[in-house]
Amino acid sequence: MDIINNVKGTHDVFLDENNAYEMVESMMKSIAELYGYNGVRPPVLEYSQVFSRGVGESSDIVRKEMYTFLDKGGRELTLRPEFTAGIMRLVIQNKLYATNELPLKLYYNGPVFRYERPQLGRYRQFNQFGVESIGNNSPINDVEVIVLAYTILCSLGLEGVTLKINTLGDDVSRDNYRKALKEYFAKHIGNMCEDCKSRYELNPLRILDCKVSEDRPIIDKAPKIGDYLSEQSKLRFEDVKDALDTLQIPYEVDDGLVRGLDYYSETVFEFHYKSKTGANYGAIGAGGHYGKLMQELGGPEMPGVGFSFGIERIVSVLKDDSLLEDTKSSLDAYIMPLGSESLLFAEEVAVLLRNSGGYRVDLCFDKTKISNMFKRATNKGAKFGIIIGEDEINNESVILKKLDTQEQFTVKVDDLVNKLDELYDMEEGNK
RNA sequence: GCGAACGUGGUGAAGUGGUUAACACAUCUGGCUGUGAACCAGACACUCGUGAGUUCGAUUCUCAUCGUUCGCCCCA
Repeated sequence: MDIINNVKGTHDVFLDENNAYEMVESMMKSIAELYGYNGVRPPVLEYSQVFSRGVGESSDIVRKEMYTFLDKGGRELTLRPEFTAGIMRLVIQNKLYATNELPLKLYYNGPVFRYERPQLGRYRQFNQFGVESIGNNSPINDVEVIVLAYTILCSLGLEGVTLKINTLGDDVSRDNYRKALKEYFAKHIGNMCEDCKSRYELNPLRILDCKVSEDRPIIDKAPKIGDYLSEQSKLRFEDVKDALDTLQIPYEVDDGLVRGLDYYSETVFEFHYKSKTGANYGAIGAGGHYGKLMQELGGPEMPGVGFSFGIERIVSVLKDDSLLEDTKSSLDAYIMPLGSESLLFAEEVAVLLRNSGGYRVDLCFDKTKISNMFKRATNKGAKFGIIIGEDEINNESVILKKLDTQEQFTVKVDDLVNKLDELYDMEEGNK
């Protein structure tokens, strides 16, 4: 095994791509804060049961995708495959629900782990940003979460995002619907694919997700959730749609949308986006309402709603559509010392500009010809070049050159910060 | 987990059963001992993913393995 290889399904992030991640994450964070959310950082490790009970035994994630192991103390632990269950555990354990300020609004950001076959936009370790709004059952709260997610995607510059929504109904609706599906598929299941056969046993709702074309005609004629919704769930979904209309959020109702995590009920949604390259990343974000998750994990009866974004997919889509131009690294000034005698003086000037002036400054440590240093300055996105040689050291001055216009000034070191301030002000004035 | 394609330098990539592995960009050195270009002359693949096999000889053929990409499945 070659240790100079990253683990399958993981990836390194650096340089410009790292800037893109930082930009995306800080955009998401600041918009979540606009909506009144606070950050939480649950641990990566949880007892496996948090997920098997939270996410659900019948979900693929729990059945075959978790990184589960025994630690040296014999505890059965799992690297989180998603955040929601762990956050519910955090909320219950720390009694964050014991407040009169519900809903609790929490956002999170960090890596999650799923043992899947890697593919375009799909990793075994990837990053999710998401929110949970816990303790309020209003359909308007569902909608607010959707609006937040939609706002984030728009702010990142994505146009033409498709929002798909559906309702899974409450417990009564789901039980009735499940029964109806079982009854319907009982006659056909013999002719359907192997996956559907196991779904039939575990969770017949999942059959609706089947993509095998031979199965489609049977599935298309299957009972629809709409016909089994309780009055209450029906009204709730109407309220959700009305609120989205009022807030002018475009959406499509997709009654085949069921989601792969067992805790969802009532409203569920997904965001899809086709980048210009036509690459298919699947959903770039998804979420929904969950009615019983808190209780399931031993907390109080309290509903919640949340979503999560796949950071990798969003960064890829932004890159495909060239929406990352302004995330390139840049410098205010690049210092070019001529000859090794100038290096210490150059460092002094750099420290002065950075600490007193607040400018982003780098300098050339290599002894190389000046034409090379200019090239490096440009490559690093520097606005100014600063040349320091023997004459400058003797005069306590530097040559300051604006790289785009090629204007050039000889400036005393003591005046350098002021001069840069002045030049930046002038530029502001010109705009 | 199933099916398929691919894996040559920092990058994009040609190529052949036989020993100098094209070409281009980038980088570096010198021509030009203090100003970003152009030009000229040079440099740059310790294992052609890794391991084994066939062969007098393999980067080229075979197998395995790892990885990437695509479809299925699933999901963010």
